[in-house]
Amino acid sequence: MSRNLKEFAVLKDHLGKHQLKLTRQRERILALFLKTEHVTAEHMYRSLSKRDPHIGLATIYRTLNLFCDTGLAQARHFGAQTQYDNVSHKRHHDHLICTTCGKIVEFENCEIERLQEEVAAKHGFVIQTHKLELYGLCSRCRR
Amino acid sequence: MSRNLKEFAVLKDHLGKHQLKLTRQRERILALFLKTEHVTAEHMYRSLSKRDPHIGLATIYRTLNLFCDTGLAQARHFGAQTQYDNVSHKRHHDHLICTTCGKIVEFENCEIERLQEEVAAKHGFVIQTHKLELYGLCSRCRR
DNA sequence: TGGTTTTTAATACTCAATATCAATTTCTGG
DNA sequence: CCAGAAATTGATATTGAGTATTAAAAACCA
Repeated sequence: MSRNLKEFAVLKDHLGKHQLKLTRQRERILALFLKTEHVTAEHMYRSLSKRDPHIGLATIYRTLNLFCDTGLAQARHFGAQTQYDNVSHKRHHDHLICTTCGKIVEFENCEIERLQEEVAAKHGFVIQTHKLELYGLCSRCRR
Repeated sequence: MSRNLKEFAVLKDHLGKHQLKLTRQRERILALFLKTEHVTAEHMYRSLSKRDPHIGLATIYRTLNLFCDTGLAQARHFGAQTQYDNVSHKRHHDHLICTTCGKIVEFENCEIERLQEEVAAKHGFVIQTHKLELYGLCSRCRR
């Protein structure tokens, strides 16, 4: 808890600037959110319900969306569900995926990320996140 | 229509190999699909309904998913909706996607593709295809 | 052409996410 | 510190994208 002073400050700052109030629920949801890398609202609801049986699912959704506004969270849509990523935990990695055996290799490449920023800037965009997946054959499956 | 013989052949080939049938609906949906770069099922439903008032929305969904199986289409989840991309139209096109308004800008960057090959080679992979999506705010939504 | 199999269209249904709203909590300024 | 205005919550209804169901229609094949 004491380690996340920065994130709480970010939240309070945002609340102050938008005539929003600091509530017990918002504090608890943030505390739990900061312990994870990515969650769904449902998953969070199940966790919080154990300690706080009267917490409302709508509150979770509202609050996670609030975190997105503050920049603490980032929403990603996977199939039917929405994942909320903890931005402070984030160390983005991309994926190499073998189309035959399904093997997945994670990688990072600063040069590619720099070029992405360049492309985005050229079109007037500011990047929040990205997804890069390379599909192909791994050395074993190529034989 | 006559220009898309190749795509119709791909569909027929797939149907033949999977004991599926060539129907008027599948032909019409493919014909319209090939004219677009990306489309949602709802959008397609509205277009097709004008000429064919009895077309079913479920048929659109089923058929677009069928196109994904054949490789003619590629599904992409954005917000609550699913976008179906016309693979034949996008020759190695990547996407910039505005997370607020949904605007999509296509781009190509040879330098990024070259680096992708480099990364793949380093891990013993040979790339067949890739998916690169940059999510962020377009100039209008940033204000 | 007839008979078998697949597909369609209409609609019911699922499920994630949002809207509604009375009751409750937070905060402000006196 | 307290009263009242404003925001928030929780419970639930609602929305909306996408899927399942099924009787009727269309496609295919011998």
